[in-house]
Amino acid sequence: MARYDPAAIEARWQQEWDAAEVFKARPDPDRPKYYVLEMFPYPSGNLHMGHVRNYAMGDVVARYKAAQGFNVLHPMGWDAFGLPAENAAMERKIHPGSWTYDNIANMKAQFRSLGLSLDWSREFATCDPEYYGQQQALFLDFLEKGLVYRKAAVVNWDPVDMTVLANEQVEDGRGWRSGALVERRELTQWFFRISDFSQELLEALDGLDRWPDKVRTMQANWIGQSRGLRFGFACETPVHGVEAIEVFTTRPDTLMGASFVGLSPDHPLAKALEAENPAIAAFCADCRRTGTSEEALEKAEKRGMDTGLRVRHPLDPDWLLPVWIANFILMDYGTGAIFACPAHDQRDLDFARKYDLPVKDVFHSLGVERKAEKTNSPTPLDSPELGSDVAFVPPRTEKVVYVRPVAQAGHEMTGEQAVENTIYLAERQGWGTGVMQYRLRDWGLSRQRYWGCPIPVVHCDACGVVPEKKENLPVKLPEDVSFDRPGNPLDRHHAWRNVPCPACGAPARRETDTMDTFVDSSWYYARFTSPGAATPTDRAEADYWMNVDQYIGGVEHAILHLLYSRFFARAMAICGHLPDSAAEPFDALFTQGMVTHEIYRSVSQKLFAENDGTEIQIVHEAYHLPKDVVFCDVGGQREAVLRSEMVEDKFDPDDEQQVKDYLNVFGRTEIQIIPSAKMSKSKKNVVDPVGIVDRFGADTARWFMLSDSPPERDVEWTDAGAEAAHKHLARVWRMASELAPSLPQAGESGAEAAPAGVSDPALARLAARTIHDVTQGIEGFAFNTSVAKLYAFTAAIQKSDAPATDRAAALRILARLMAPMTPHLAEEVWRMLGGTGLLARQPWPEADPALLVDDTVTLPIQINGKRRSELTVARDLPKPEIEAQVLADAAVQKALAGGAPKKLIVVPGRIVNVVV
RNA sequence: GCGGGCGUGGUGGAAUGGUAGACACAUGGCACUUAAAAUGCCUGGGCCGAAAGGCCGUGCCGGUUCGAGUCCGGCCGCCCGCACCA
Repeated sequence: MARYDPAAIEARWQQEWDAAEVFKARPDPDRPKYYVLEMFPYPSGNLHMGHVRNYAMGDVVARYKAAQGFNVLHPMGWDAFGLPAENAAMERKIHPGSWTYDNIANMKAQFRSLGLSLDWSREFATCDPEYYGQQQALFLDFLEKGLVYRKAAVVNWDPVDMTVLANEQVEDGRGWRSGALVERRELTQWFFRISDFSQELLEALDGLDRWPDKVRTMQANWIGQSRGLRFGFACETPVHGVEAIEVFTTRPDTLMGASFVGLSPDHPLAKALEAENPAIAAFCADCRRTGTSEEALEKAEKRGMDTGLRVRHPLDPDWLLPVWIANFILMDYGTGAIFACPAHDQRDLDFARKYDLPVKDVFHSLGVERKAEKTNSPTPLDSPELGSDVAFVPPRTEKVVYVRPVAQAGHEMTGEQAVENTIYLAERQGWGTGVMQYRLRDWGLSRQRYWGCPIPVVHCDACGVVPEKKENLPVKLPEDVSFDRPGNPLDRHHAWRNVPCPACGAPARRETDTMDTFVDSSWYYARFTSPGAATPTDRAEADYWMNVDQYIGGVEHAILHLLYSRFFARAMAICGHLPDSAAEPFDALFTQGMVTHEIYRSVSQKLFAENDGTEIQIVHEAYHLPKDVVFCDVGGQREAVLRSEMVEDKFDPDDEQQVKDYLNVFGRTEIQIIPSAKMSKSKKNVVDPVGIVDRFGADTARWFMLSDSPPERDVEWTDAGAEAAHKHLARVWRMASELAPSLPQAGESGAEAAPAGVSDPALARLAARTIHDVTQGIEGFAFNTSVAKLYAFTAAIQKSDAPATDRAAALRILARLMAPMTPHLAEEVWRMLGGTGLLARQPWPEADPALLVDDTVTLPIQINGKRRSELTVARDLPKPEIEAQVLADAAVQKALAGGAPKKLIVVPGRIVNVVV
């Protein structure tokens, strides 16, 4: 008897699809287009399960939309620039380019085995000169439109390796290779003017109604619009020509509770003071030893130093406030200077307590104020001013009593109102301006690295910064570089670096910085519409294919990648490379969860006595590959044993009984099973898709990745689950192959064999219901529920005693519904059961609406909210008649005990609740 | 630290504010088989009960509602992001 043989089936159908060019996308004005895009992968060398899940989901959408008659564009490429290639080059002495292209070849072969409906003719890698050359053209266009500029910015500097470090290369303030303390260093770098678009990027989020709310919220918070007041604290005596310190505050209403003025260590005034005061210089230098990441700054211990300067309160010239430099004040936000009101800001309060600075309440809560009146106490007992270490920070919409207001005393109002009043007052009195401030900073794109897109400008002593001529693009990366010395190889490659100035022809130097890899991924979706164009895009193609109708990827890209792409689409539209209608490039977004796997960890602790007699403890953690472990149930508890240990003790790990015996003899093992952990090589819990495809076939891997867990949530890879998926697919195949011989052969009784519908009433109803539910599941990105319905349908077909032709018709519907998920098996079943042509070209089945409605409904009857009985009635029975029947129900009668119900709630078609 | 999300049986999960646990895994039982594999069928939250049935139950505490896994407030735990990882 033949068996389900995925290896043969999958290879055959992949060839047929290729030969027929089923997935090649061509513009067709007569058909609606649909552009499905999954975030392209970094070519690390191997596909992992996260990829399989991501691309399986995209493939469901692509194949489903194609079946619905859309002209589908479903491309794939490689996000191929970046640090790992340079790390590999350093470690293995190979060129980043050859490492990358080898990885791409490897991964592409793995991709192809999955049978995804991709148009490979559009493939490109961002490290292809054809791609990054067009990116350089974009850069020059942006430069011309004023969307790029240069300014100084800080980087992490490793003083030993003499190189700039990425944030991830900084561990606890030290360089990951050298271990040296990292310093902050200022360099002149290129920036995109994304902050000019802050308001627009924020407002346009409202229109992205097919994006997850969480992503829109995260982006809105990231852009961080806040209304506040900008004003100056006049210096008691001007220092270094500075007459006043400009601050920005979102809480001007707390001005009368001001305690001190704080400066960022990177503030110009702080720098000026540094030059003359060694103590300040030492303090600032110390602050600069933290990494540049916001996280590092926020987590660092809050520290400050009094500069000795004094400034005047804007509303009371006699009130002098001290000026401090504090490490938690960011130069990038607002003016790099703040005033602190400790009573109503926890961080300020902590700081004030630490350095013994004054704390004055500005407002109290209504309740506390009233309680204070009652107890005859002048101020509430538990306020920061009276010593509490908890700042009073009510929601801005809550009414409070102002005890130190900027304008009138004792007013009850919300923080919001008070802020607006203060801004109004400040503007009228001329000491401050109300402004809209954004947290979003300009996007620094310069990277001091080799493996990235060269920034196409030349530095000339006479002409300054000169853009490279477009006809000279691409500015290609030189091939002959080495990574045996620290620093950027482009810097020391004189032949590449020394070029004539494009403007005057005098000897000049190329820019040696390359672009952030986020630039590469900010417009690849546009390039896919015309990957061979001699300009960044071909407008006719872009106009036809844009926007991306469905974008799919991980939540980890919720902010940066997606925000940068939104900026790029706008910038490209300004330069004419995209239509204005593509300013929001992704109509719908879906963020899928991770694939996780158990970790098997053993921890051994050993005590050693050193020579001098002191004992030290060594804790040794080891992780074990799934294949090195066997499992056994011990009293309902799943236990893991190392195979090697069993073998050592002369037990056979492949014999279930011996595993039990072993556990009985040796008791519990040291191996901990940690579930649902993110896959990582160091934890040895990575499942290799190649092995799974070899063992079970691509359809099984795809089916399992789509079943069980909701797509937006993490899914745990388990062998048992994969085996179950495989068993199910084998069952479908077996049902089809057993049924096939009993069907009239094509040509025998006409070509009628295939199209015949399901005539068995029960099976026909279920088929219609399944079509409806599976379609709903796919539309709503609930593939796991679609899969559940398909399981149920399969079981029903198997149990059905309807004639073979009916069951075959039902199976053909099953195949069509499974086609987006398990395309190879679906084609095979379709062909076995007399389907004509490629299933990949068949339209999506439609449910007969008449079969979807039932004549009767069963209503659960609740008594006081608990289900006690049920009632089956005609679907459209009027409410009064339902009520009558409910009251006649035995359980209801019993509960009422002769009385009348307090309330009777009838939700037609849903439920009945009797309140007694 | 800040921002966002998630939390339901032994496990993954299902459930427009309306019968909590669909579907699947694991477990246990049965059938087929010389045996095994494969396959099929049944069971499947906890407690009490012979059963009928009852009580409890969606991380914890409280609230809104005829009715809360779902909505609101407060906690706890885990995950993601924090601008030079991609």
